[in-house]
Formats: sequence, structure tokens, C-alpha cells
Amino acid sequence: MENSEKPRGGRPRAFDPEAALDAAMHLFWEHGYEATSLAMLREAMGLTPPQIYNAFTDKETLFRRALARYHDREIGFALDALSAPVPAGEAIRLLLTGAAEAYTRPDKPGGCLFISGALAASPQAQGIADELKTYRKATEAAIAARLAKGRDAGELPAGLSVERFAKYLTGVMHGMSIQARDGASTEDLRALAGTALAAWMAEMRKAAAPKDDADAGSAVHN
Amino acid sequence: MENSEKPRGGRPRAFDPEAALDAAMHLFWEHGYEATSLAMLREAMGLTPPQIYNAFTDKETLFRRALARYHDREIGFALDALSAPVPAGEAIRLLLTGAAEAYTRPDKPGGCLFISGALAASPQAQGIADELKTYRKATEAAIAARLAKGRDAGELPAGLSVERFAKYLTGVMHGMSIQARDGASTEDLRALAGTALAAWMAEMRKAAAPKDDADAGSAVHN
DNA sequence: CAGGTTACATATCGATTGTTACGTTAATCA
DNA sequence: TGATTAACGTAACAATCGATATGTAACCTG
Repeated sequence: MENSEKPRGGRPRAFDPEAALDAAMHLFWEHGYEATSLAMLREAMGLTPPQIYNAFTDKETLFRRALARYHDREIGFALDALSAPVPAGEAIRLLLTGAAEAYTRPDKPGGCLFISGALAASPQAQGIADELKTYRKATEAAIAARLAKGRDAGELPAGLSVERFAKYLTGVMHGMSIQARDGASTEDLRALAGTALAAWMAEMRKAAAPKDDADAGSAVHN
Repeated sequence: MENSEKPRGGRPRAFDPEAALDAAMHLFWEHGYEATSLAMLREAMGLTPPQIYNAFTDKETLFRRALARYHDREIGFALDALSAPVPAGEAIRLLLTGAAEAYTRPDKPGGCLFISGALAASPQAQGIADELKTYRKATEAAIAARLAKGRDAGELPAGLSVERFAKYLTGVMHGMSIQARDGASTEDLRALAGTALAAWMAEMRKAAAPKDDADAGSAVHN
């Protein structure tokens, strides 16, 4: 792909595009796509409007660039966890504990940009909302793929419903993101992840002993 | 409190305020607070700006009224579940399965207004974001209270960390809300709730046998 | 040094945001 | 019936939104 090559001469940039993009990313992360105005971006990036538009085309493109940067620089823990050379259960544990840390980093907005960026949007910004949904679905698919791999490797029960558990684990991560926004600490989220993992193992045992599966409540009634 | 009494004469309203509020609530539910413009509200409510402002003061007040209405008319399942004359475990099961249905009702926006309404907001709308957070925290507190009641009644282990499990269960509900926004079906969410409940029970057993508690991963390693 | 190219700074664009005067119409109260 | 009260419809308000037109300054190539 293209990178940071300048095709030919001309006046050089008076600012660092990566630093500016970083500032924009944090602002979008904090306030979401639509609620972040150009005036706010202008001040945070320390640039004039023409500088922003010359370097990033328009607000939507700037946001998409910020999403890509966020994916590359802020949530590497996810792919690292899912591709780590460890058993599937350990990979999931790394994923959730990694999220607990990533969602509560000091000097960073709480939660995940893919969720805070635009959960709800105006009609003209629904393309942005859809892109964020695509990122979230990609995470879910990556988890499902890792579970399937673990199942095929014999680490997980053969009859495991990967889609179902991927949806559960993704949902837990989404919940952690919102709890982080609401002020939960890293330890809070780690405890939440621990409980979620206990669930996963409990259902694992249940799937190993093939009874009825999609039942939600017959075993509670304490 | 005040209700629908008209203090004195004057020209009567030409529209039904409750129906108008209902239309506004659904619009806010779908697009969130800031992304819902007055033009959209005007069309959905079938009113002119002065009609809206005369009846609801301003956009912020209208949104707060919509929140109250949402609380009263759309998520009664939560208080019903938590106040039902059943054991604590069954109450939690009712809560999660109720959420699975409420977040995926046909002809309603997906998920929960308290989450979609304003997860991220501009600086001038942070009062709104805080109010939504207050609603979410109230849910968490209500769950914690129900767990504490169950613990005191001997239905749950004596050493139970109610705050921790309330945070977990609230987080699961938040995750369900986002999964609903991303297109999950009622059955998807019910399965998610079932897995979450299994976790809850697994940790319950763990708490009953007092070992180390706040550990997230020592038992995985499958 | 001349020509070409690119980014700079200043100022402002049209559109849309939430909100409100203003004069009229329809009800109740004396 | 006349006075009072409140909601009506029309039109427009100031402020902010995202985005640009314009002329100048700074670099590379020849």
C-alpha cells in the first residue's frame, strides 16, 4: 500500500500528520463522531481548517483514518491474544483481561472507540455507524474463528456452538466498554472478566456432556 | 406530583402530548439525543416548533421527558423481575430474559435507550450523558440490592460480593443492548443470557466454597 | 534563477442547528 | 358578551455546522 512518500516537491508540511491524527482519534474516542465538531478538532490538533482538509480530505475521512489508527495502535491486545500460541481457553482469558486494561488506560478515554464512536447516529452519518458495526462484527468473527480452531484441535468440545459463544464473549467486551465509560476501574473489569470466564467454562462442561443446550434457565431455581 | 390538569381556560391543544412524546422517544431511541434534530422531531411528532416548545420547553427537557416515559413504559420488566416474589436466582433469570425480549421488540429500535441515547456526547450535552449514566447506575444498584436481599435471606452465599456480581450482570445487559443494535435476534440474546447465567451460578458455587475470589484465570488452562 | 507544485493563513461561504417574535384563533371565566 | 388566557401558524432569529475561495509563502526540479 501507499505510505509516507511525498511524490514531489512543494512546500513541506508545518505539522506532524501522525500527531494530529492521534489528537483527532482521542477526541473522537471521547466524544464520538458527530458530537466532535471541527472547532474542537481544530483546537486539539492545533491546525487551521485548510490544514485539516488538505491532509485528511474531510471529517468523515479523518474519522476513518482515526479508526484505522485506533485499530493498529490501541487494541493490538485483541489480535495478540487470539493469535497467541496458547490453548483456546487461555487465549480468551488474555483477550478479556487485555480488554480490561485497554478500556481503562490512564490518560485515555474510557471504553472502546468502536462502541463510543457512534452507537446511535443521524441518518446522514449512518455510514459511519455501519463501519463501526463492521469493526465490532470483525471482532466477533475473529473470536468465533479462534473458538472453531480450538474445537478442531480438540481443546474444546466437538459440539460447541462457536457463534453462540463468540456472541457472548463479544457482548461481555461491549459491556466492559460501557462499564469503563461509567467509571469502572481496571480491577472492576478484571473481576467482570473473571466471572465471564467462569461462565464460559461452565457452559463448556455442559456442552461436553451433551444435554439440551439452548436452554437458558432450567438449571437455576436455586 | 402534577398531572394532566389544565389550570384554566385558553385554547385547547390540537394534539395528543403523550402520542407526541412517544414519537419523540422512539426517535431519540433510534438516533440518540444529539443526532436527533428538531427537524426530525418536528416531522415524527407532526408538530410545529412552537407546539413542541410550548409543550416541552426545549429539546433537553423533551429528552428527559422521553427518558422518564421510556423508564415507565418500556422497561418495566426490570423492576418486575427484581421485585417478583421468587428466589434471587430466578429474579436474575427473569431480568436477563426480559432484557432479551425488550431489546429486540419488533417495531422498536434495538437495544436500550439508556445506552443508545448518548454514550458519547459533546461538551455541552454532557449533562444528558450524565443523566443516562445515572439511569444505568440505578439499574446496577437495584440489582445489587436484590442480590443483597437474596444473600441476607440465605438464598445466596453469605460471603457474596454483591457489587461485583451486579457489575457483571449490568455489563451483560449492556452487551446485550449493543448486540441487539448490531442485529442480534431475541433467541441470540436469550442464549447469551443463558451463558451469562451459567457463569453466575458457577461463581456462586465458587463463593460458597471460600477459596480465592478475585482471581480471573487460574482455573482456565483447559 | 525561473517554473512548477504544494501547503500556508485569512476570511468567509451556504446550510442547518435550536429557538423565538408576532399576530391570530379558540377556549374558559366574569 | 367582553375580558382573559393559552395554543395556534407563519416566519425568521443568532449561532454553529462542515467546508472553501483566495492570495501568499516555501520547497524541488530544471
